[in-house]
Amino acid sequence: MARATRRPRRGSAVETRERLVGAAAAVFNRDGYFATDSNKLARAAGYSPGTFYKSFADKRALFLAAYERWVEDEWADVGAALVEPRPSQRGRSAAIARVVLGHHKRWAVFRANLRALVATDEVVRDFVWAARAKQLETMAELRKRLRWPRRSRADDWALLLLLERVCDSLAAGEAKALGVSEDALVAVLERALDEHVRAPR
Amino acid sequence: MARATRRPRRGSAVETRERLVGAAAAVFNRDGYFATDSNKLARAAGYSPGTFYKSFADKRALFLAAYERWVEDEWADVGAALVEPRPSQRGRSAAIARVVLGHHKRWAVFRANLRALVATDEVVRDFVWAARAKQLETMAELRKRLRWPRRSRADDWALLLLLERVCDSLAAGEAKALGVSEDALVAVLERALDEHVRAPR
Amino acid sequence: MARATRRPRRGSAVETRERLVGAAAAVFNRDGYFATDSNKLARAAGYSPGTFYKSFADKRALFLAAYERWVEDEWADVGAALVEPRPSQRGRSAAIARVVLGHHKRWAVFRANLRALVATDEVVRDFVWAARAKQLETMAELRKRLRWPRRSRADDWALLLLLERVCDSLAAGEAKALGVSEDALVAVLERALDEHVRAPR
Amino acid sequence: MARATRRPRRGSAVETRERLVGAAAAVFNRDGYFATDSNKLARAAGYSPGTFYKSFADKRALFLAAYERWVEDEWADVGAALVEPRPSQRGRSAAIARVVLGHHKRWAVFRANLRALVATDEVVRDFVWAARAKQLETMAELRKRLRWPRRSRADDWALLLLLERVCDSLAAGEAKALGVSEDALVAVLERALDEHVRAPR
DNA sequence: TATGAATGAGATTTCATTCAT
DNA sequence: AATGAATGAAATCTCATTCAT
Repeated sequence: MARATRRPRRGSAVETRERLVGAAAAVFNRDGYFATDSNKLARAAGYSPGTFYKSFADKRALFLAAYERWVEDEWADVGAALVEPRPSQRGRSAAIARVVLGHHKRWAVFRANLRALVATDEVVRDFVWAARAKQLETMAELRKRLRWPRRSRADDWALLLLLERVCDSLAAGEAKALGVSEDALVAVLERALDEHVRAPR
Repeated sequence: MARATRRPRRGSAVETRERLVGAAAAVFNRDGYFATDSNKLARAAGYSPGTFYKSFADKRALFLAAYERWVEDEWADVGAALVEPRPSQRGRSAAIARVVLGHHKRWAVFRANLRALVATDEVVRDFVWAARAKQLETMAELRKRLRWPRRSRADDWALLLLLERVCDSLAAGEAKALGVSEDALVAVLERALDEHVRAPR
Repeated sequence: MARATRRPRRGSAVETRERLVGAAAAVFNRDGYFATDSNKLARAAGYSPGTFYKSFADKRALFLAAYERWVEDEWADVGAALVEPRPSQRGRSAAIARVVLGHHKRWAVFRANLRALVATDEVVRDFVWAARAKQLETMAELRKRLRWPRRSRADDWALLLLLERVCDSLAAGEAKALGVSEDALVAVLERALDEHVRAPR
Repeated sequence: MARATRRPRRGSAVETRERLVGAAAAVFNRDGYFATDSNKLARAAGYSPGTFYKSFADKRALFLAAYERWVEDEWADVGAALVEPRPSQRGRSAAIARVVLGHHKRWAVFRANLRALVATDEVVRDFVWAARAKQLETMAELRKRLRWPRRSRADDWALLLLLERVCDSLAAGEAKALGVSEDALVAVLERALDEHVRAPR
């Protein structure tokens, strides 16, 4: 059941919006997108059904807002892992793999539903793809700044896909259910990351 | 709207089931799981609403039946690509990558919805994971039979995830939208497959 | 689930009818009228749905046939208790109370559903009332034959209602649930029967 | 068809509930439980289908609420008959018999369906039995307060059953159909009530 | 006589959305 | 800005009944 954060009652439109996004992220990550309705989301933020529609056109719009926030959070964490001084590149790769995995684990249900929607809903798909394009650009910039070796866009993309899919698999418990050890899989990721940022191919 | 295949009226329960599965696979792949309902699925197979429930408990059960068939089809094709004589191992890897990609493309919407359900629905998740476990076993057997080098279960699994995720990305048009060329990505897959079946790591 | 008596396959219309009635009585008494559908009744007798409609217009018609048989059975038992030689009238009253109670207990669910239908369905009501009228006549004849004292039709009727309602209450477990002992209630019935057949009022 | 009381539109949840209960009692008593559905019940109270489920989980829940109200009403009337000063005890017994009979007549169809449900539905059975237990307690208290002679719980219970069954029989027209006069039956009830509250047995 | 797949009307239930307060 | 009762279209599911075999 939706747990209501206590009584907001009157506030700026922006505050209302923020509260709705925060509560929705939590509810989506707990109950899933399809098991949630707009009334529940409003109640979870301490509002009544009608209020929801003052801030968002529908459930999907709120979901996208929550996604946006999620991406910002993840990049903040990954960025921190990138700039933090490390004794070795391998150590850095490991740190990144762990940060991404941690994020995926914390938001396993949310991410699973994100995938569901990307697969299903054109609007969500376009929104997420735009965010992805930005990610690729960021990666290219990063490479320059950190003087990583040249890699094709396809290589970058394949690495991101592998990272994402493996983390999701671990976060969902899928790997465990198949008898694949987490450490071994993380090691695979580290190696892939490491090869990606090391000299030649 | 679902177009009805001609009226079947009278037939064995098995035939009815098969028709429902066939029609449903097409509808799921065209309209998506969440945009269909049991009535439409029945009509698409040329039946009336009630008939649906004679063969399946609900929409999900029919979806799982369609998935089962899909897996069988894919493995049949992959198996064919594996046994077909090839001049080189690289050629074989390329053939497999192409077969899998072709399958994912042909069933892009269906697969997208599958992911959505795996992410969302516990029953579907368990069903699909069981199929995955079988896939891993098959892979291990294959390795023995084809005298591929030893690889850890984690390596096998990571390869399958990469293959799946990249093919889904291509099938959905995601890669294209991000300016990543299909050929380059397929080349990445070929290389990964190739390294996987070649001697040392 | 309906337990099918084994394969009848071809038989006279009368045999089919009898088998349906017998199976239906058992199913009604186990699952209740409203939780049973005509398909289930047919299957319980070892037939397919269509066969049902060859013998009965609908579920209600079959129920009435089962009721008819039930009444005959009960009167046969009560009749036996009446003619069996007894040392005392009190002993006879006790025997009758016990026989009726036994019947009600054995057919508790069936009787409960009978009541439901009498209350709800005009056709059933008329049918059952006709059977009741016959019961009252039989009672009047019995009185003559056994030289019981004169009683008004209203007295007879009230006695039957008390007997019926108390037995149903006991059979349903209602009395027990209310902390009323079965023996005490049966004693009340015995006394009522006894007073009814003894001299003056 | 259920006739809608004028459109309520807007009101407290409690008012809505009360309107639904009131309208449902009337519909149940006119058309019967099994001949109505939740949509009709909502419409009968002037609401649309969805509103029903805001106040009640299902048709049965609404029925139980209507039953609860019915019990309260009956006891209010019986209580009034009990405290009203009467020249004789016999007169009081007659008054009670008449009050109960009146209630049963006014709610004949409702009561008939109640019996049906008690016989059929476990939840209804438990609910009604609980109400019955309270009735028995009240009766015991009443005895003390009015200084009626000691009677066993079984005697109390048998009296209630007789009262109930005879009134239902009269209300349903069963007695009439069997050629038993109403006055004679009521006289039987009066006598039974009277004996119950008079000195020895 | 018997079969059982197929029917489809209709009952149950949900939920995004509105709007009077 | 916020409320929450009310809406009603639409999806899910059942079951008495038919009819081609």
